[in-house]
Amino acid sequence: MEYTINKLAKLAGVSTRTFRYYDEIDLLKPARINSSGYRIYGEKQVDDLQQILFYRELGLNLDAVKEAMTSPTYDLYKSLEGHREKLLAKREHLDQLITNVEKTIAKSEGRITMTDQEKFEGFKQKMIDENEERYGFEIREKYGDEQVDKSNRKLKGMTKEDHDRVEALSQEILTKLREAVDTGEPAGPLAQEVADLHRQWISFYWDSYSKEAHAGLAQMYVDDPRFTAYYDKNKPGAAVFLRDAVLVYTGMKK
Amino acid sequence: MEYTINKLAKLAGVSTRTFRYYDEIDLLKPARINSSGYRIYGEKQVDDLQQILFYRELGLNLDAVKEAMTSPTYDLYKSLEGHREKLLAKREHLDQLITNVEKTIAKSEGRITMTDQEKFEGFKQKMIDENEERYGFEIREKYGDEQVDKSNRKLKGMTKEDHDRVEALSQEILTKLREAVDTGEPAGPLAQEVADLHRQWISFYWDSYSKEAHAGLAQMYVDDPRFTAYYDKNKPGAAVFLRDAVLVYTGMKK
DNA sequence: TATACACCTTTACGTAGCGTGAAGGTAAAG
DNA sequence: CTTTACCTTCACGCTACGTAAAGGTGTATA
Repeated sequence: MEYTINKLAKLAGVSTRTFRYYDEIDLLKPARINSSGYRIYGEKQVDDLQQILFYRELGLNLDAVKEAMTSPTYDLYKSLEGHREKLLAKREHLDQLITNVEKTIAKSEGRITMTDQEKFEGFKQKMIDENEERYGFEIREKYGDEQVDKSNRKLKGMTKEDHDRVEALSQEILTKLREAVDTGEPAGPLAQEVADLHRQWISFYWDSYSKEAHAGLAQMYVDDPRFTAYYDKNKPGAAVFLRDAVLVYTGMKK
Repeated sequence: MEYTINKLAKLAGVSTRTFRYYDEIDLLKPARINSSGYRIYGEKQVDDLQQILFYRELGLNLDAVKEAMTSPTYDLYKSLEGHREKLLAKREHLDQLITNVEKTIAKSEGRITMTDQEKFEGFKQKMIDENEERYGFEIREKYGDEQVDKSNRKLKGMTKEDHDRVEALSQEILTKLREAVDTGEPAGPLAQEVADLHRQWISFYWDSYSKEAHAGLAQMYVDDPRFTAYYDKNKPGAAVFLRDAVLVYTGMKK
């Protein structure tokens, strides 16, 4: 497939000026120039552009991109694997930022307090990137432990009363879910009540609630067939229904 | 708490030049200037800086940030809610990009083909942002359906053989997990074998495997006490052990 | 008390990655 | 034959700082 500058620009979501600039700095040359002096791009250029955009998304300057792609040791596969890793790291930063903003909302409502350090969690991307080679191991070690601690903390501190309350919630969820499935409306009041009960229930086990994690757990109910079976045994279609109700409840859908 | 320029810079992960520039353009003025002409920042400035960084992260230019924050209708709470929404949208874009790079890897291995359109999925942030108000509803509607389809697709297409294979895998996981827990080493060969079996098992239900989702599911086994119970009934501590083994297997830990 | 050293200041020039005209040639449709 | 939608090069402008240069300040130590 061949593209004129505008067609490719629209396909890739960049400006035509960008292509002229990339041509100028010898980053991405057109496949050929037609008789009227128009730039014509081909399949190779499409793939190269995709690579460039990946690199750019990850914050490399164009000189570095050029160097990476023209290097004699350039390996497309390894490059793509690198992109994947970096993108995943970026998502972790984003998740931190989301946690940060949610904490800040809670703080603005007077529900919690935040240290000045906490206020900037997730913003220090550069410093993390720079120190990643030096301290990467320790950071991950620490992060990993933190996760482990977080998961186990709540369970240990539960009183008998808490335990009873949790049991009651479980039962209530199951019975109300049966009814709710029959309404067929995950966005309906009964389904939303179930979703809220479910939130209360997991709040006993998580030390910090987030809508994303809640939605994620609900999705897992559908992704793991044993869990689907657990809910569907109670009522066919209940797992998917609960997932949808939670998605609505957390604002992740519709 | 009061900060000199360098202290705050280190706390927030930005340069001192940035503060001088923000002072210059009247975006963020220090609380006061001390007798030696030093810039001194206070609590209010810390909070304002956090807001500025949120806006900046979301791609606004500093003029727009200034306008937003000095507007007479400025509402911190609404602003924060807006940040949250935008950050979540950003994460969706990132997820698309991750899907894209994973597809591209598959393509580079000759396992699939990609249309030129698919090659740029996730890059078109601007266009999406611009059209978000107009087409937001339809996009989310479509996205939601896609998710639903994705979760159900595989289950329907399973043959008898597949079903038997899945059952066998389940059993193998449980028995090998019992043994593995006794070794006490989530990074050991037996535990890693279990993690790999678990990957095979979920691959029957997911139409695209990702390490993150795998790790996420394992984490959910610990987060949801009923699931913890399911594995721990087989062998105490099995859920946490499996989670740790999968974290190592997926490279998310250590 | 000197001096080293880590801070802070202002002034000023540099730059990456385009955006945005201006001035003009070309292709395809009506 | 004209309109409209493309395409070209040339060139200046802009944002958000980075990076010296030249010099004042605070304080711990020789």
